[in-house]
Amino acid sequence: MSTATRTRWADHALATLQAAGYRRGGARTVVVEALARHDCAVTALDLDDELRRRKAGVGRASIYRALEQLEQLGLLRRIEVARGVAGYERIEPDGEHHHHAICRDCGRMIPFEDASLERAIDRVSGRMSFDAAEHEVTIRGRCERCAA
Amino acid sequence: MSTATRTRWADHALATLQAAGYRRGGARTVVVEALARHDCAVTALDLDDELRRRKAGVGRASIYRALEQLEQLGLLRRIEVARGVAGYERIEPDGEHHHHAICRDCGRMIPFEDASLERAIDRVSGRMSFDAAEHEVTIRGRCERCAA
DNA sequence: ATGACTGCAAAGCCTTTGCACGCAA
DNA sequence: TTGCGTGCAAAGGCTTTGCAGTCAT
Repeated sequence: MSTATRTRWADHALATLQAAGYRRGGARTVVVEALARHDCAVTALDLDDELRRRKAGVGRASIYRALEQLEQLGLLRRIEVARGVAGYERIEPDGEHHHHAICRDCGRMIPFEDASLERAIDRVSGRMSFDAAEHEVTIRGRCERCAA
Repeated sequence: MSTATRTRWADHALATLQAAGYRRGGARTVVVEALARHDCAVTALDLDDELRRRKAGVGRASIYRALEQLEQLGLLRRIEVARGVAGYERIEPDGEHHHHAICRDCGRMIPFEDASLERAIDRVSGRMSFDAAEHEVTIRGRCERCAA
């Protein structure tokens, strides 16, 4: 994941927000920039900790609000990273994305991608009377470390 | 999904619980029998409503405790059916299972299954240094009704 | 008799909402 | 100036836990 890709997403996100009629507020922009620095799912509380450490002066509520708006606009994908905890990941304009294997013992997330898996999902989606916008695949089990 | 399949799961579940050292308590058995009647994901609160209507005399806490024990024993698969809401589905001993398309407008769940998708997931799992036990695929978008 | 099991109520935890103030447009 | 955007604190909603009584073994 290159720096250019991250910047591209941030620019794309800010432009989309503006086009949707959102004002260029301070908190939301800070959240977008923070998301641009992560390549795998982050939770709202992760961002809250991070921004607090950076003394960004962004309230927790604003983080949740920004995440929801970004998700609605198709800029973020929301996945469950732990029981009742949501994680958010950038949706790249070019469609590039990965899925996750999550360790049920330590919670570690291992990202993976596979073209034939994507093709299989596309084929299934195409056969259904359903307007598919996103999809997610989660493999659960034990990671290398915990299985030992 | 045949009645035989449901009964088979219930028997298998009760036997597994007993083998794991659990006592044949009343509440847990009622939860197992309730789960046997559902072919797609049900939430803890759904079960609570259902059992209350049937005057089963099972407390909400016992439902949550039973669901967690059954999940730990590999008898149930836990999936997220709405923001922060968990749904549970039987894991059939023969491995038969389906996945879900979930409408982001009305929340409807449309089950689907696809052999080539399963093969693709198995191939990916096999290549990873990860002890894969379960997997889930979720397609999100708009259902036929809401897309219109 | 012993310790698991259960129901009730209270507590937890992530997330959302109400409200008054501040700031973009 | 208008009303969207924000931070803080309080409220919500699902889930988990503490506890004392009950029941399986």
